[in-house]
Amino acid sequence: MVTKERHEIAVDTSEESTREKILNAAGEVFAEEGFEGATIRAITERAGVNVAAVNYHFRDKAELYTKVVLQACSVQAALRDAMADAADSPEDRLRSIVHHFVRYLLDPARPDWMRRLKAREMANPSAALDELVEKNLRPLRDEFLRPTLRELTEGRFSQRELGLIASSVMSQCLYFLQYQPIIERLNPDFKNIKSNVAEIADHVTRFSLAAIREMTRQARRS
Amino acid sequence: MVTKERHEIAVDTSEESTREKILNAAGEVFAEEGFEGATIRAITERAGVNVAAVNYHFRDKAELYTKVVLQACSVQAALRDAMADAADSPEDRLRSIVHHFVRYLLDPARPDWMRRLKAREMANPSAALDELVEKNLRPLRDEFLRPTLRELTEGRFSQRELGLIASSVMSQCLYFLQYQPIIERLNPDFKNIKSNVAEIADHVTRFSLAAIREMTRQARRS
DNA sequence: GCCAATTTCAAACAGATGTTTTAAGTTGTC
DNA sequence: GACAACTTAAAACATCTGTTTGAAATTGGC
Repeated sequence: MVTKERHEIAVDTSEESTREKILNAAGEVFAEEGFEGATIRAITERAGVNVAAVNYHFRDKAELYTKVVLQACSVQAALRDAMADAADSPEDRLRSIVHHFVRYLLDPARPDWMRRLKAREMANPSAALDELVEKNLRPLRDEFLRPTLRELTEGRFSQRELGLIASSVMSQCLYFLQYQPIIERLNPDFKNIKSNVAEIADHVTRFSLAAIREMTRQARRS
Repeated sequence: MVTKERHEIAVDTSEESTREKILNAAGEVFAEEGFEGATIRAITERAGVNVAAVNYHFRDKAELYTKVVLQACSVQAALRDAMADAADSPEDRLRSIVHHFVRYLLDPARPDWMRRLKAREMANPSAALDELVEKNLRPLRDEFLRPTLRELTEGRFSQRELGLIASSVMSQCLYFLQYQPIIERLNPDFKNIKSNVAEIADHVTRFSLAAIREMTRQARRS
C-alpha cells in the first residue's frame, strides 16, 4: 500500500532517491557476495540510508534482489536498435550482430556488477534467468543470427547443425564477458579487455565467417 | 596437529569417512548457496554428521571451501594423460585436444556441483581461481593448443592473433559447460547435453578447423 | 582389559542476520 | 500554522550464524 513514484520528476533532477540509492548499492553488493552473502546492513551502509529503508521501499530482501536483476538485464531494446542498421550482405549483417553484441556486453558504461550478477545467474539460475533468455538471447538468435547463418550457408545445413553454428558464434562473444577474470590471468596483454572491444569483435567475426565459408564449401562439394 | 589419514585403507573400502562425507556435502551446498550462503549446519546435516565435525576436520569454514574447490578442479592429470595419445597430424591433434577437453568438462561421472562451483568461481574469483588457471588452463593452452595452432596456421599469425584463435577454440568448449542452463532453455532438443558430448566435440573441431584453414588460406594470399 | 589417542556429540557462546516497531522528521495542501 | 500522507530513524525482536567447550564414545596397540 505504498505509492512509490509520486514526485519522481522533482527528485530525479539532481539527487538519487533513497530507492535508487538502494538499488545501485544492492547491485554491487549482490554481485560481490551473492544473494545469501549480501547483508541488508552492507547494502544500506553503502547506500548511506537507514537499515529499515529496504523493508520500507521493498517488501523484503528477495524482492529487492529480483528488482536488481531485472534492472541489470532489461536492455534488449539496445540490441533491437542496433540491428536496425544491419547491412544488406549476410557477411556484413553477421559482422554487425557480433560487433553490437560484443560492444553491448563489454560496454564500459555498464557497471561491472551487472556482468558479475549475470554470471552468477548463469551459474545458479533463478527465475530471473528465464526472462533473460526469452527477452534477450532467444530474439537475438532466432530473429537475427539464425536467418543470417542460413543465408550464409546457402541452406545446406539442418536446423540442428545451424543451432550448433549459432552456438559457436555466441560462445565466442560470451566468452569475453564471462571469462574476463580468466582471460586477464591468461593474457597479460589483455589486461583491460574493454579497450580491445573492436579488436575482439573483429576477430570473432573473422573467425566465424572463415569457419562458415569453409564449412559451406565442404558441404557444397559433398 | 591432527593426523588425518592414518587408517585410510581400512575405511575407504566400504564407507566414507566423516571427512569425505563433509567434503561431498559441502560441494553441493557451496555450489547451491555460495560461500556466504552455505551454512555449516546445512552441510553437516546433508552429510549426516555433527556440527562440530567441520571445525574438527578443517580449521574453519574458509579452509573447507578451499579444499572443496581444489578437489573440484584438480584433474589436470587426466588432461595430460589424454594428450599422450595425440596423433601426428596437427589436425588430429586439435581434434584430440577438443574431444578430451569437452569430454572431461561434460563427463557425466563428475558431479554437477563441480561445474556450478567452477562457474561461481569464474563469476567472482577467489584465490582458488589462480590455481585453476595456472594448473589447468595455462598448460592446456601453452603446451598443447598453441603449438598445434601455430603448426596449423603455418606460423603466419602473431602471438596476439594466435591467442585470439586459441580463445575462440576454448570458448566453444567452455560454452557447453558454463551455459548449460541457457542452452537447455534455448534448445529443447539438447535437453541432456551430456548425451551429445561426441556430437558437440565433433562440431567444435569441425568449426575450428574450418576457420583456421580458411584464415590461413587468406593469410597466405596477402 | 587397559590405556592413550582420536573422533563424535550435545550444549552453549557471542555476534550477526532479516525484519518489525515505534517515534521523529519531512513534505505538500488547505 | 494545521493537518494528513509519506519518509526516515534508532532501537529492539527473534532467529540464525560460525565456533568453542567439555564430556562421552570409539579406536588401535600392548
